[in-house]
Amino acid sequence: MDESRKAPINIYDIAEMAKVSIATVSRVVNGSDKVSPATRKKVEKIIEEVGYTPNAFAKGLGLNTMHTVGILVPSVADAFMAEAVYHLEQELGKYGYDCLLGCSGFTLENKKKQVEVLLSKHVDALILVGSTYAGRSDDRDETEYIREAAKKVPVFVVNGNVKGPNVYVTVCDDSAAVEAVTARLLKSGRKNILFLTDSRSYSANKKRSGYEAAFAKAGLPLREAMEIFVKNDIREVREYLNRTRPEFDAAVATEDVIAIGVLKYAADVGLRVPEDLSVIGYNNSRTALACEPELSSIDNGIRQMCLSTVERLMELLEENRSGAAEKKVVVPCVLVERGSTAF
Amino acid sequence: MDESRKAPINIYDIAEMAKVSIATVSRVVNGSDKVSPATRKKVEKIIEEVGYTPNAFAKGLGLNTMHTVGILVPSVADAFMAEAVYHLEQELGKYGYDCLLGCSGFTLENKKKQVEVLLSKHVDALILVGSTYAGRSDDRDETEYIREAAKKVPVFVVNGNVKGPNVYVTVCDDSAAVEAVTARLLKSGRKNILFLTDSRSYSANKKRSGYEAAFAKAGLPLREAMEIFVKNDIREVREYLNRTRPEFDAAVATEDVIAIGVLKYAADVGLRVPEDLSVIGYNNSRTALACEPELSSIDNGIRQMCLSTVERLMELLEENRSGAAEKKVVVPCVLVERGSTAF
DNA sequence: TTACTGAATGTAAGCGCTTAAATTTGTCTA
DNA sequence: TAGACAAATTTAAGCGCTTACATTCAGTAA
Repeated sequence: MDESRKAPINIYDIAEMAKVSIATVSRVVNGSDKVSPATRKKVEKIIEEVGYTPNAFAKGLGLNTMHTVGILVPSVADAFMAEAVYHLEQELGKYGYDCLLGCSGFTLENKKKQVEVLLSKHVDALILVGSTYAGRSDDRDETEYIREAAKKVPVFVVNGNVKGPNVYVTVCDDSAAVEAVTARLLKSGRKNILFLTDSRSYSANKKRSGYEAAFAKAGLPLREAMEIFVKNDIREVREYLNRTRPEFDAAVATEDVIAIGVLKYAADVGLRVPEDLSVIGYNNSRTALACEPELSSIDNGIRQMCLSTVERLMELLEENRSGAAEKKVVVPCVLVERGSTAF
Repeated sequence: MDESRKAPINIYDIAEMAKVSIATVSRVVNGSDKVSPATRKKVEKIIEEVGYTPNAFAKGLGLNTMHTVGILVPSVADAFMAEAVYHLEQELGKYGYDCLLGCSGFTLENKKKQVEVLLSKHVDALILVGSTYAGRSDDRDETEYIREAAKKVPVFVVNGNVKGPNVYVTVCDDSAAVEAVTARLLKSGRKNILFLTDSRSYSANKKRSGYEAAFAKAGLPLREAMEIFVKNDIREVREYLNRTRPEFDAAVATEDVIAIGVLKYAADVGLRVPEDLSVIGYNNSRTALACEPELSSIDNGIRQMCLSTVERLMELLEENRSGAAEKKVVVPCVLVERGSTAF
């Protein structure tokens, strides 16, 4: 029993021990109904005894699927993406699918490479998380490789924007959420609303467009230098603000961490939150509860995005009728109000 | 070109187009040196043109490896584990290995099941993250299934404690770190040091033993009710303390989030941090920078643990000499001092 | 009894790749 | 120019499984 490591038991071994054919063993393993109860029991007993596990490669070769989907994220160290991976894994597991995880980093080259890697493992589908997988407004189109991958397997993009055959997207209504929030701030008398962001990704652009729309609809002009680019880092934001000292009475950030940087700055210069300054973050991450005061944050519905993604993926894979799943689903974002805002 | 989805090109197709045998194609694909440059170029050109990707199943069947290692964590939604997964993925990628991710949840049953799943995919090795994969002191032995898995592939445990053939562990020196920190607190005059934890895991036990050792070595008695069990949740900790109002002038927590709960409580009751109260967290997560004041936290060297794990794993897999890798590696933990402590 | 069913089981042909062994080709020497 | 040797290439035997098709064998109806 100690040598079992060097004894790869296969279907022939089981067949021999049970004195049946490999076909019968295969049927037992796969739960076919064309096996008599007696035979089934006999075979199952032996499988149990010797601890036989079918070889996944051979199985995959025959069926050309391993019930595995590839998940690609820029980085699981990011809270938002970690949560996405978590939900995706949970959901896929319910359907008996496993996930091959790839962290691509943020460069196009690496993303392409990782897609190749996952495809070469014959995943049944690909899920790309994060808008960095989509095009950026200020760049050339960087989504071609995604369409290329979609020629081989269905590709699902979570919170990103890609169009093409066999490409399915799930996004949240960032724009509407930011617009609503900004409108509320304006209505409550805040006029100098800072918009802080760390990227020009698809998602960030949606957020900004919501921000601008609110001003437009209120008939107010956008103050210059209202949009500030910062790194997604509490300390950097804090330093930046301490250095530049912009005048503002509200801030909408595209990441919780950025918003917390604002909170830190407020403490530095004696601005009271929320009396003098309303601050709103994004993603409703756990960190939003750690700061003082607790951060109001827009929940982008990542869970719901993931659920929808997997659900549609299964429509495709299981029912095997491509075109069955909705190409694009939009889930709503909602503001979770906490201590950092007063409208 | 649009129909390529339904045209699985295989090695025979390439061989035919290039007018060579499949063996030659195989050699080209795998970079064997036994191919003339001319032939290689010719074959590569065709592969490039038609976009051929070898079938991973077939390859796996032949080689019985897919250069994939299974990573099991209770939950990637947890910051600590997400970071572990991140580092593991990065490192494994450098060696050309990919990871199959499984989130097992926290029940023994699920963990067993997930191990089965990963094994059935014929991963080359298994990495279990988190001490919940190890035994608990107050429970029956829950590690048998790990040894069982180790009969099939090498198992690496990160931050957990399992003994057995073919099982390799990487831990951090929690005990020493907590002891050092507690000793410093005692030396600086703090006498009522609370120890807050959310579990009795292997790791939590190590931390507590360090805490107790510091008292012992200082010749001080452990106050009763000094060890408090709470949930790993800011609000719960805060509520708990507000309800019970223990008297203390320092707190050592086994998770940053717990420590932040203490910080919140301190603000509630007007305790000044760090003047009246020193607070120390664990894991040095990003959230430690979000709270006010910033949280001093013990960095458990997760990155280093992951690096060591992968390095040893590769010694085993690549050089194919089992027994070559160190069975147990201990990496040091260091306190990262921030605003929540004054010694 | 015979022919006919249908359920249970077995047979054997792949699936696409790797690789040891066999064969062909090419080069060089005597 | 044959012979010897090395390099390049092909042949063919698996790897472990699925599954269409073939076979066996009760039980049933005529």
